[in-house]
Amino acid sequence: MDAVDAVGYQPSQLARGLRLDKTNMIGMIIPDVTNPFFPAVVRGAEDVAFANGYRLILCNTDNDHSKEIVHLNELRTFLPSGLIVIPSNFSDLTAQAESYRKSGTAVVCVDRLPKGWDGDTVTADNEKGAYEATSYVLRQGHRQLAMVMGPRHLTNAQDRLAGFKRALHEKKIPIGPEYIQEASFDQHGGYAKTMLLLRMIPRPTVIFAANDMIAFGALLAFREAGLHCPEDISLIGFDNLQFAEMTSPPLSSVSQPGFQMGTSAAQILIDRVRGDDGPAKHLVLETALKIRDSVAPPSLISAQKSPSSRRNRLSK
Amino acid sequence: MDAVDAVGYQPSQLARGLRLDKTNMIGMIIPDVTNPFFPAVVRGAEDVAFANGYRLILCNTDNDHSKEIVHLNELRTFLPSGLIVIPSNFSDLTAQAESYRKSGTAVVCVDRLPKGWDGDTVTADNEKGAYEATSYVLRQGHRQLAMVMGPRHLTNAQDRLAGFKRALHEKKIPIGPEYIQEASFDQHGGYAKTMLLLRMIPRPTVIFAANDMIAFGALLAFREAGLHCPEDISLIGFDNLQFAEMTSPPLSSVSQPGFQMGTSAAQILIDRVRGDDGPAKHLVLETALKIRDSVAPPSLISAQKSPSSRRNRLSK
DNA sequence: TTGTAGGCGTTATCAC
DNA sequence: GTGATAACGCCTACAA
Repeated sequence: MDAVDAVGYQPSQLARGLRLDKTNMIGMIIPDVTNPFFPAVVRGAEDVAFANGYRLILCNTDNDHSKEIVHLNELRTFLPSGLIVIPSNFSDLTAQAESYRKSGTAVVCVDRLPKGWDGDTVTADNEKGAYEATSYVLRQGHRQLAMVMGPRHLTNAQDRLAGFKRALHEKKIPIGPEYIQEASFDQHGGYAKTMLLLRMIPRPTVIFAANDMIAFGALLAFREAGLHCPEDISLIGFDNLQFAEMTSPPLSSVSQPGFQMGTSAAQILIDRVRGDDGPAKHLVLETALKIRDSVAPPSLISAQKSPSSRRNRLSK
Repeated sequence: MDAVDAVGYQPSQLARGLRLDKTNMIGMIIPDVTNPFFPAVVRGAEDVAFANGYRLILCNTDNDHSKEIVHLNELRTFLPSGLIVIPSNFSDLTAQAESYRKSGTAVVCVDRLPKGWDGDTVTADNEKGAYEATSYVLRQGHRQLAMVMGPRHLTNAQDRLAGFKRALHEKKIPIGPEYIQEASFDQHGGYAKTMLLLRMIPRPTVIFAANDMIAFGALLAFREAGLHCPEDISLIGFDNLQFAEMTSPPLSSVSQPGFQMGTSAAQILIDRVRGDDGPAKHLVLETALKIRDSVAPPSLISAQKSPSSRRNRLSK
């Protein structure tokens, strides 16, 4: 052992993996690190992976399921201990994971679920989070709501829509289908669909954005339309990104524990690798409504009608 | 070959690496994916790595050089083709890389340089970027400047400070040392040091934040102090993060090509792996000043003195 | 308890 | 050119 230290010997993970039919690597497949929600998940996963001697191979799919398949196939040749994946749109993960599991590689799905998935999952309670946000907005007195929802085929988008509808239904508030617009989970989608909503009559008094990037786009649209938030129109988001408190006004948003989603996923994965072969786990993490300044009672609109026009120096 | 297709055979990267003394993996060591500048670099690197058949192992150091050493040592056991590293504070990379290169593993340094580094580098032209931002601010008529610089021992922070000073020197504008405050590259540091600067007499008419996170913190400090930007005080940042246009007011900032830093680093690395053994490369990428609404001529301060107090409804 | 041979999947080399 | 074989570093199983 002294000699080991003296020489600085470290076992080759390569040879080790070859012999054991399994490496200490974990494949992490996500849509895009550049999208501000995902880095937290990655970081969470890396932290517990690292603490347990595992390393992360990072793969971006751009939500393209064919790119996802390529990664899934390539990763196999590294004999990873497991895979943590945030599935792409129309993901084929369910089929692929079958063969992975057969070879003893654990797979856990995070944030959204591919069709037919029956393995381990870690998600946020999207339905409840959206329900609470919507209920809050209703308590503020809003009756003319609108939602810019995410891509219709993503389960997290579906769940947020469901929560939104449940809150409305509970209070027997009707909503026309044209007040629910579908957008990609980004600023551009939020901007475009908000522009549409702003032209509707009656104009919604509040917009629920299915994530914060959409909300940021909505804010841009408000500016361009010369509307002041929250005096003229209210807005609420989902994700509670670090930047939600930096916008003008600071954005009220449903907080989602991205970091913890990463740590939990990695923990479940590592438990599996160590022999846990119980039934599929479905961890659902709590969301929390972060109230800031982007929602005001609609009654204020008339009360503040004059002040709201006081300042239209909008950028650009 | 038909049989290969039929069976879906894929060579084991593990066995391949063992035999060839080199895998198709690239170790990417960064401070923290969660810090909004780095994901772009990671993504750029992943894109060209992937296109060339390489995979990325992602490691976060939290700017802790001892954690960096651990990663550096562990990565060795994977026989990676190369390393792309954004060095931590007080990085020991120079010494470590020596032994890596001896075993034929290329190492390229990105964004900032460790002490004594003489290998390949990819950086932004921090000095020039800062010089241009400062010159712009001076052209707007500011004479009482302040800077919240980054950590004094990081080369990119040093270079930005140098550019700032050069512009001042050129116009023979004096500046007291107390108007240059050192902060960590994050929101909290920016907030605290801006608070300090706001109490100085005379109060600076503009603050140059060494990166956008610091600038966001400064914006928070402005709010809390009841100051309106840019009417009461101007602000300029560095990085041009995606969110710079979402703040209130939209932040003027020096744009830095993070994505391209990643692609270039990966490209240089791959060239090395493929046999390029020319002298060390030092790629310096151009910055660009993005002018938005956070800088106004200081003369407006008196002109708008009354309107500036019109609205102090500050969040929180 | 301590020591050793075999094989994981490649590729490079050497013999034919 | 074609085809067999050794070796990369490790772990396990089995022998002493």
